[in-house]
Amino acid sequence: MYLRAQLAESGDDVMDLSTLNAGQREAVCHTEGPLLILAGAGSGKTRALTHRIAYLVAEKNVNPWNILAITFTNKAAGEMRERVDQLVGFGAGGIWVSTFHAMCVRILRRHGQLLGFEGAFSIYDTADQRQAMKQTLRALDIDSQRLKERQVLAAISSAKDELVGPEQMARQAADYYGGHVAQIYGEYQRFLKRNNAMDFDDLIFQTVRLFSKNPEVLGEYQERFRYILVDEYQDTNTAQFELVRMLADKHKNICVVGDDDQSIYKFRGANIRNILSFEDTYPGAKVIKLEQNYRSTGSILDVANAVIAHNRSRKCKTLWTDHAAGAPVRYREFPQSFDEAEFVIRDIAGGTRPYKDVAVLYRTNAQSRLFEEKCVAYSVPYRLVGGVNFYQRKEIKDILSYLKVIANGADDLAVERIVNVPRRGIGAATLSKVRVFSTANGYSLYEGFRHSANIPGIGRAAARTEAFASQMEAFRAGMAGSGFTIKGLIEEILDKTGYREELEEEGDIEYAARLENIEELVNKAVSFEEGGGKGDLEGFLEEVALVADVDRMDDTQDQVTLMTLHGAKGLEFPQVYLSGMEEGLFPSSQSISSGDASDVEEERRLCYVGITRAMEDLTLTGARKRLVNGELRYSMPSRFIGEIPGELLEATNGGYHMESNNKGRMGDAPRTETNKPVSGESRPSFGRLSRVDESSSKLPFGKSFQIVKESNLDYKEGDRVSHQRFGDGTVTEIKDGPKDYEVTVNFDTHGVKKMLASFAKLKRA
DNA sequence: AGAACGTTCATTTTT
DNA sequence: TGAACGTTCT
Repeated sequence: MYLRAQLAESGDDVMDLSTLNAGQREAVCHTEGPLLILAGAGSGKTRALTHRIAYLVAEKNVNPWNILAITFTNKAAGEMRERVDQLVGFGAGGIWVSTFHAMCVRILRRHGQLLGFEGAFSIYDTADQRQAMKQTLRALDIDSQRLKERQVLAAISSAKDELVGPEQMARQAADYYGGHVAQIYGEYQRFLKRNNAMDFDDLIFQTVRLFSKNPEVLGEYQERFRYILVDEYQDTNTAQFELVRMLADKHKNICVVGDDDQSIYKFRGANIRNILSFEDTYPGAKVIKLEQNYRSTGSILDVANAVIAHNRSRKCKTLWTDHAAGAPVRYREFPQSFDEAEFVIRDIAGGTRPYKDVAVLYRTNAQSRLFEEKCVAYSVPYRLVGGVNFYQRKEIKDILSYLKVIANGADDLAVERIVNVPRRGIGAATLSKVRVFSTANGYSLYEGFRHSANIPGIGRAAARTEAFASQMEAFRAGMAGSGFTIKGLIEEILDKTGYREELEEEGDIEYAARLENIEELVNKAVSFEEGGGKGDLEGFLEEVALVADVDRMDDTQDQVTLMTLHGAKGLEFPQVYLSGMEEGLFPSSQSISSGDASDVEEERRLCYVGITRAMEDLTLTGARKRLVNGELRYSMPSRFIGEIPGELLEATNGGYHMESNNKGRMGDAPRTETNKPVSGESRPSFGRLSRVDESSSKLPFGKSFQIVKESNLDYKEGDRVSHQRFGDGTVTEIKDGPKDYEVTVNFDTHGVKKMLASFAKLKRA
């Protein structure tokens, strides 16, 4: 086979495995039958996985077409794809490297009609789900309280994760409430079906249903996927577990990689038992442990091992390294969260590392604020990961709704969203008439609009509803017929509907930002089409629906990374600050009071994940007081601190001292120079305050946008600045707005203007 | 239709 | 504390 020949050229006839350690090599060569690779943090599992794939192709003559590799994130899939391509060379394209969800969509697009879905079904995100639920509750005449809506959706989501359908839920319902939820669940599913839509959980659930009901379809995929690899197996939920089991049932060449100690998504339905009982599910399974860590120093690993050792339910595993001990792990306590942030950011600012080598991790997003403020105060550039998804922005959802309507006319939610955006004089009254008419005739809303001339009492609004329908028809025709590109289609929508015009007229402060976001969407479409998906609207929508926002980090800029512990999984940084080490925050009070010891264990795993992100320097910090939900909360140091033997921590004095084994009693020791608050006037002036949603055209196709804020301008309030259109002026205010920093400038010739820092492009005059 | 006010509610969130 | 939503008022 040519692949083999190609590899052979690089040396002898046997693939070079000398760069692997014994465990990795074993994992690569044990190709037949079930295999569990327990891969500790930083133990080179991706290396093992990619080499295994290459080995299958090059040494075992396995057709790439017969290999399936499943990951959870696009980022992981992308990395694996890249490395496999490098190792395997030509032919690697035949290997399916995909996320669970993307794989399921691909299967469902082909066979969805067996379940009563059309190929172009819409994929509903959380916001869409809420809308759908709202309407479902309304239809059932249940008054929808926000809480209830979310609760019901959560119940449905876990049911789907557990492969429980509405009927089964009804059967199992223990009480009136449960039966009620089951009823709503059924109605919600009918709503989705009518809209030819699936939510995220459905993608997996429906694929399993498809396979159960159609053994011949399953058989086709079983035959094809002779070798299956699953990454992050500890994070699989029941539905994913079952899906994998089905696919692997014939050949049983199933290799899963995971680390039970890094299972941190139980709240999303992940079932740690899937990995713990792998050997029961697959009798005769081979188990390989990868325990050598290549990432961290000895000190950091000691701390990680000490903490995780306190968990009861785990596969015994101890990471080791031949790296030197390195710098001791530091622990610092502060009187207030304010001081903690101050210390961390000053420590970073005064350090010698490039900012991009540093990460500040925290348990909850709310904690990010203080760090942001301090970054601004000390002019430390930072990137905040998390927050609002690019695709949830109003203007993006609007445009995508147009595309959805064009691709899938049954999607009533999308129609409702755009029918009067921009304003077409189709208000609530008209819409409701069309809705009643559509329901009565078994039409989708969109079809209702197309026949709206027949609606009694619609009066003069008919002209508008018909105009809307024919405009949509025109878009469709353009798309179906003469090969509009997606970019062309979006431009067409912006122009012909007057969307762009309305944006311009509103002239609001966010106008430029919105337009810029739409630009990004267009860029996204262009790169999608360059990737070969020309005019494939469904493909594009799918791409967009399945992308999360923490997918890819732009690490080209020199910025400190701020993110949650969850967000940090799978990443590594030379220097890490693990903040908020306080009882009640981390571990969270919910996990402590739930009465389920496994909840605290999950928090402990999260702590372990955080610690093992660090390569060289690790600092743990905590505060005695902090503002939580508007009230001041006092807390003890996290029990995780107490679980680290005192001699492993360098706790000299960030104001307190640690008494070993005394859960770090907080004393009133004097504060040292390093965490002394800076007085008002010595505080550096606001540096540049731009908060940019960085994203980008530069990112490879399939990668997502990322929420980023930056800070490195050079003007502050009172400064003279110049704008390329408005000329010179004086900055009167700099305010932290919802999207970006808002700068108010009093221009000499153009009066007072409020503008977004990132788009104003102001220069110091 | 949109501003202005009031109410409620708060972990984590790979898709 | 503050955001995100719903309601009411203009």
